[in-house]
Amino acid sequence: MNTSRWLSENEQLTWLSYLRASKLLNDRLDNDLQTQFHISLDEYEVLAMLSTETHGLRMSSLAEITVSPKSRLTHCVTRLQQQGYVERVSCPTDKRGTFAVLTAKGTALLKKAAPVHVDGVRTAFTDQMNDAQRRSLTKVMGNIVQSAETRQ
Amino acid sequence: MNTSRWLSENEQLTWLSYLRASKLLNDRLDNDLQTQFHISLDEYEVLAMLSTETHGLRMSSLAEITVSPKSRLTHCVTRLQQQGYVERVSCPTDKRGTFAVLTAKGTALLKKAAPVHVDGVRTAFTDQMNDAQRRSLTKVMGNIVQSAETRQ
DNA sequence: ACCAACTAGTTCAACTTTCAACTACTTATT
DNA sequence: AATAAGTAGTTGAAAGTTGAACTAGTTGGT
Repeated sequence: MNTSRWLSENEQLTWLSYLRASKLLNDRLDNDLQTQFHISLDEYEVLAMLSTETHGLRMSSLAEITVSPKSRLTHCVTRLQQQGYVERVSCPTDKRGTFAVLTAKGTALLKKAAPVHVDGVRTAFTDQMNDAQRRSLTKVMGNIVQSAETRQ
Repeated sequence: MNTSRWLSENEQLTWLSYLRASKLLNDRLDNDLQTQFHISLDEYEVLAMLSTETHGLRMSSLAEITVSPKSRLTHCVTRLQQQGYVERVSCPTDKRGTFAVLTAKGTALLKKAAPVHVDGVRTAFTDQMNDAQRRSLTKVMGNIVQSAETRQ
């Protein structure tokens, strides 16, 4: 495993640019939501995922989708629940299971927060590339996801 | 600001792929270092940055380079110092200033950890794109950094 | 030389994350 | 039908992060 192929100067530049960009991007989007709506980007992502599912999502699915360890998701959903944005509904067919479901209040928050968030993604991310670059990025990020998930 | 230009399905796919990839990538690289060397990716980055500077770096420069709020960096350097990887040296020309400097023990750790880390970056990141894609990614990430830093 | 405004870095307390231990339920095996 | 192994989710305590308040030193204007 330790064949230690080093990175070329160009490869290093790519990695460092990516690393810096990803931190700045995350900070910016998190700040936008935090200051305007008092929720974190992670919490927003949970709400956004739930918004497409009428009956909510299982905690385990949410954890998988958002790439969070389950205990983090538990705490996150608990916070959202305490603020009234989400409800827990126990699964009728599997008594171990719990669904997180968006409440009316959660839907209302999302309706306000989504345009701000989308505008942030547009400005800070999508607008920074042309169409060919966007397609290339999609392919590369897909490869990275696949490779990480199959641990090849 | 709320012109609310929505994202197209393709743009959404790009964003979601990026988001997932960045989380998986971070988790993987962090885990590698955590399990094998008991340091986090953030701590590694600090050590790596210090390794290129014989006289160390000012806390404020380190915070800027690693995109951390200053209090996080303070805690991070304190942890590294407690483990003996880093020393604090007060700046002679500006008595407010503090340099963080790599110790011999820190250099030794880095010598062991770097190949593992680089191998992770290679496998999970660099190997997932060809040369044209890499150049495109560098450009795009550069744009994102610039845009975020100028808050245009 | 003085004082206000600024900068560097740390500290503190509240909050978030982590991982292992735990409860409760389900599935497979015999 | 009993039991072992596996899965879903929560809990709890330790560790890490945050931003505001703080200390100490520097700079610029008068």
